[in-house]
Amino acid sequence: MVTSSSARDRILDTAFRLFYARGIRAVGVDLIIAESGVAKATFYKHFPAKDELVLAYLDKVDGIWTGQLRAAAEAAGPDPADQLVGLFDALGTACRRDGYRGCAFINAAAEAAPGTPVHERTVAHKRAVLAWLRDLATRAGADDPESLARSIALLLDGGLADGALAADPEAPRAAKHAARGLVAAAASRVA
Amino acid sequence: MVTSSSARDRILDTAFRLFYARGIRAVGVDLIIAESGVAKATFYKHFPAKDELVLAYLDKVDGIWTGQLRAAAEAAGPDPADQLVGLFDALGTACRRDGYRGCAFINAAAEAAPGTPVHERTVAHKRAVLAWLRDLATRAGADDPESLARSIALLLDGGLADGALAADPEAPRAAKHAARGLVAAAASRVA
DNA sequence: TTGATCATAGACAGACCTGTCTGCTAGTGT
DNA sequence: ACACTAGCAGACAGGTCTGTCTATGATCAA
Repeated sequence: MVTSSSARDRILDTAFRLFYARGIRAVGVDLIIAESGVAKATFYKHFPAKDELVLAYLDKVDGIWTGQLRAAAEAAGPDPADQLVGLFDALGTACRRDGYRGCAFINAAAEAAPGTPVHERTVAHKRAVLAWLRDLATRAGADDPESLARSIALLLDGGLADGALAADPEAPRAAKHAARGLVAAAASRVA
Repeated sequence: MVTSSSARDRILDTAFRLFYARGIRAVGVDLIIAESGVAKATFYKHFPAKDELVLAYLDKVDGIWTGQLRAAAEAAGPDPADQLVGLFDALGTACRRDGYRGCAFINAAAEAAPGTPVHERTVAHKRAVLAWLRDLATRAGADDPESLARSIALLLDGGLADGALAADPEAPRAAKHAARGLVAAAASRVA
């Protein structure tokens, strides 16, 4: 099974690029098939329906984005309070990347009807991120970890959304700055 | 010209409802025509292309949402600092509304390619809101009005995005709480 | 050699999309 | 009475969408 996974990977890589750049509905399977150099039958063998490719796409994005988020957090040092601030460096890096078009999950949710598997997948992602933030806030010794985690999540998602609109290139820095203030306030109440 | 505006209004009202509920690409002009009880020729007379209807839809949303935002701010009293916090009540009200599906502009931007009139329209909206927040922050006597305005905008857009994902029903309250903290911090530096 | 498996190439069906066009009806101002 | 305007009804063209199908070539194991 050497070449068998190759076709699947080519499809998924192409879908990743096109879905993110143009939107899910705007990209037809025909285009993905053409750009990935794969036969139609092969496509439908690996992904019996377009929606399953969309789910695989979201899984891929989840893995990448979560990894960047954790890496940025850990780069800030061992202190969970520092990590809650440092993770915003991942936002800054993402926004500066060429062709940045915001959060793939927020975008996918905008196109999918509530209740559909695709929409549920985006909800699951946001919940997982929030759980991670809650853990960090708890270990940071925040007075109200739940509230702090939610606030950080709001700043993060706001930064992702605003970056997509390109309305404010300074958004990531403002988000990090605000996060620092919130973390300090939550910690000072304890100290 | 009594009935003449009626057809146009019916089209726009139907589009407003359907575009927001299902997404712009997911709604075809045929459906809008059928649900608004209008002839196809009449539709294309008022809106020569679908994109023009989309722009009219965004204008309508802009008027409504901006109005709600300002009303919520003014309900908090005459102090600009209070208004910066009070405006989040509009977010709470919106999120509780049945069929809430997030910010129409963020959703529209997710479907439109950057550079298109529709995308530009969303950017203009966010810029207008940011300018309003900047004015409020300045009049509130904040140390760094630009930074405070951006932070408030991030919390607002984050709340809109998260509410759409329905991942966190408490998001509006958390956003208001965080905003109160940021406003207090920015003001205390002056006092 | 032969059969199984995986790939490619592309025709095809059936639905839906935007936008144009032709007829027809009804009210309105002159 | 007559022209004008606004609207309704729906056929039509040309394109795109998802998904199925047939036919063919390449690889590899028995």
